[in-house]
Amino acid sequence: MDDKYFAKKIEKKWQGIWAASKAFEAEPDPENTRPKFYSLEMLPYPSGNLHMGHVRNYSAGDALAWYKRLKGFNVLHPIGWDSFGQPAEDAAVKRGVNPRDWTEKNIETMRGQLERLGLSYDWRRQIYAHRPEYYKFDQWFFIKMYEMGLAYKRMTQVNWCETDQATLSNEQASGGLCWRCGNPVVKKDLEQWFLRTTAYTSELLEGMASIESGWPQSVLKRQQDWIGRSDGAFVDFAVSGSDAKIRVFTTRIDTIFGANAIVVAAQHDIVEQNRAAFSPEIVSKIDEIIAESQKPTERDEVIAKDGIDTGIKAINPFSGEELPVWVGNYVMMDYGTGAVMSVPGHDERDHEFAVQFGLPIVQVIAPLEDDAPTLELPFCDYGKLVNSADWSGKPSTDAKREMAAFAASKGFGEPATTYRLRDWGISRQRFWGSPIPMIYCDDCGIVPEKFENLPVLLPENAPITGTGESPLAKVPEFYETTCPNCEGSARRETDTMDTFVDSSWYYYRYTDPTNEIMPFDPFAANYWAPVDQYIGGDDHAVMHLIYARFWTKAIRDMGLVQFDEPFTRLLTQGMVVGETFFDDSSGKRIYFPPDKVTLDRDAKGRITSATATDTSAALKFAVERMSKSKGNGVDPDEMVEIYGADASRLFVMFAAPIENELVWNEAGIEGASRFLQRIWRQTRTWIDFLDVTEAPADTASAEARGLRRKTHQTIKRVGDNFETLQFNTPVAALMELSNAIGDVKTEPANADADTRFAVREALTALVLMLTPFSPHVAEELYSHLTASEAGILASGARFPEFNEELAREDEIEIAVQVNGKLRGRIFVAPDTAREDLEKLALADARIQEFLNGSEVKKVIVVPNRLVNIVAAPKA
RNA sequence: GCUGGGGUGGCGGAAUUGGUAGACGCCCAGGACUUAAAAUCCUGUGUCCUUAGGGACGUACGGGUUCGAUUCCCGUCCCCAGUACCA
Repeated sequence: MDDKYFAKKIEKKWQGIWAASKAFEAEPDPENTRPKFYSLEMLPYPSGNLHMGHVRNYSAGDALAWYKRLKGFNVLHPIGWDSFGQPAEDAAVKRGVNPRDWTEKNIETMRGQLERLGLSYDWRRQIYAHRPEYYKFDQWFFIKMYEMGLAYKRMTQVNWCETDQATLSNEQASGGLCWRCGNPVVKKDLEQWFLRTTAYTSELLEGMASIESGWPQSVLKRQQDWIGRSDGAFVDFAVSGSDAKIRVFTTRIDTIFGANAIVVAAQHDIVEQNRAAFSPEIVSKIDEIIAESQKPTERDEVIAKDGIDTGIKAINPFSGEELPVWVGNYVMMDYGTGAVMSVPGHDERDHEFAVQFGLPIVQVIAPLEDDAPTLELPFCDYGKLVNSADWSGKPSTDAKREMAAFAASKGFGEPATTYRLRDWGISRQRFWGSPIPMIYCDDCGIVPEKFENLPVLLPENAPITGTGESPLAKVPEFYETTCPNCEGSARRETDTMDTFVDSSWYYYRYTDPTNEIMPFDPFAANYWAPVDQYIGGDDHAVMHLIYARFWTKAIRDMGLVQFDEPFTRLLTQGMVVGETFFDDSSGKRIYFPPDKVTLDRDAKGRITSATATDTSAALKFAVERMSKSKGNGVDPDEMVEIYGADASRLFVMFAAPIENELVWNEAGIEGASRFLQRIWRQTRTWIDFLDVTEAPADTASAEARGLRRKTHQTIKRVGDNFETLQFNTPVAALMELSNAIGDVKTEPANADADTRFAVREALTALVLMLTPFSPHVAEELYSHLTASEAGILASGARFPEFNEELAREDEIEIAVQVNGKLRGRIFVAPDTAREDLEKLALADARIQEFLNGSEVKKVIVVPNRLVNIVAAPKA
């Protein structure tokens, strides 16, 4: 074995051996002799280069995959490419490159980077979303969903990002901002294909119970909020002098006697129907409100209330009172029924509206406690009803239930639940996506393409302008077709699918990646899936993760899978961020790379000022997600070149808990590198003296016994940490074990059998437990320890077995406190009896000194932990 | 505003059910080896006080419960994330 650790040499060597021995190629094991484990990381978009966020994500997934293999699981660990999407088209617009060539080239680069990291993927299962073999099944699923009524088309207001010139789904425009570029989104009228996510609304909500224990609560919470269940009632208000009714949704039917108006959205049907009868003044106000609603809004912008009385009257079915019908800009057409009853006494928005327009405000709820003399409205809590005819005196909670039931019995309403979740708009006026496989025929209408004609292939070329029109609409060879039904001439749909379609089911394709007839063989999918552990960023909480859950429920109903949830456990890793320096005096941020910046730091190492080295201009600074364009990116290739893949991976795992944000700090990686070199040296030092393979009889020296104890304690710790998905603490434990090996003072040549066995056991365990983090060096050291180059997996090695007996301390330290303050320590055998601990503590000389002149009131003994003596000065 | 999650040395971070706060690593300082340096090894490293032994303080801040609180409860401040007229 080499005297020194040469990362590059052994990394290349073992990557070769793994590939040749097909070490990570997994196949189903129908006999179930080994339990399966599906370890999955979110697939990357092939942007051109791997960044540190990827390294962190994949290092964690790989560590888990290795751990499970060493634990005897049959592990599926695949990777692929989310290779449809906008950057390829942007590159086409900016640089005139072909999106396909650009994408393929990026994939090649990034695959090389992944390989150099030595990640244990089953590369045979790699999927490429942009290749016809894959997107054929996007289309296959689309048609299946169309047949099931889960895909439909309608005119709608879509979210439109001016910056990206792109349509966005509601999820992608959450918060009114584009998920990709962060700019505000406007509304635009477009015909749009939808997938009926709302068919599974309640299941998406309730299904969370079954994955609750394995998902971060923050993600569950966000999905829950996004689905937005709201329990209340519908109430129909009859329109005076007409048969029409206005249905409102309210969660506070108990406040209905306080309604002063009905307020409807500007787009509401009642407005549309009566438009002709409105005065020009009313019409122009309505149009103004509609126009305003389509404009983008800034994040913290408070929109002033606006509205107008339409002159229409509606009857409150509970009180018989006639109420004016207003149009209000604060009522949204796409929530509830697009109409609300305005109760200014008990709703803040209605109150503001009523004050602004001089509408009457009535109190109909009083606090349950009578001691509130003057009540300031609006009062929005539950209480008891007042001024509400026969209902007065009832508590809100009872009234809510009873009044909804009453409305139902009288036929003017019913209890109701509404949701915020909307259907998923998937039409994109884009080239680089899967064509929607639908055909428009003048005679037959909308007709799906025949399954045998799939895939509907993207043309080689299309005029990509980035102006928001569908490029495919300019390619007659593409859209000119014949109707599958009547064979007359017909036109293809020229929009493509949202690329989130690809990522909604790719993890099933991994289970059977070359199937040409089906998206996957249900047997394979049901063997491997659901995914046992999914790892990725939490920025996909309400996009990808909700679509994938929807997709799973839909394909379950197609009979393809037999479970309800795709990801049993989810781990969200934090971003990797770095310091950035920029000048924004021009209104746009111009970033400076760190080597072009001069810094002042305070005593705590925090930056106090930054100036451009060349121009001495003052710069602003921040901590932002790493990226090349911001100049704070660390190139994984460079890091691997300098320190090796093993040290790089070890460091990203050790640096911080996986779910934390990681502020990049170059210095720390040296520590990881040093640690690997130390293990190498320790192995090198002992390698010729490790011939004792059987534990000698119990004549062990204290030193040997101590090392074995540390070894087995470490096995326990590391195993426990993996089970709870902690990746930083097991590395610390391995470092401690290595330190313990270093503490063996006996020279190898002089070591007795006990010590040689103990060191052998410690080194072997250390190396095996290191494998998930730094597999190459672990393989190399293991090959020397076992004198075999077969490889850890091929030789059937397993995660070391924990022996409780060996891990037990033979002497433990017990803290002795006086009045809760640490005053001394005693050393005893484990499980020493309470009485003995108390006696020993009280007898301790130092403790005696402290107790001098005091009276012992009480002694608390915690076995194996501490003794606390409660004492007070003698009276 | 609302809803989550946080606040521990110079830094990243450890700490079973409440039981010795600061594991491990980084940085820094001193020493050994070396002609010298690198590498390596050893020692120290929360703050303050003390000649020493040791002592006082210390997990954002203020209270509380407890023999004992980083951990539980109440209040305050700050940070991060999500979200925003959701009726």
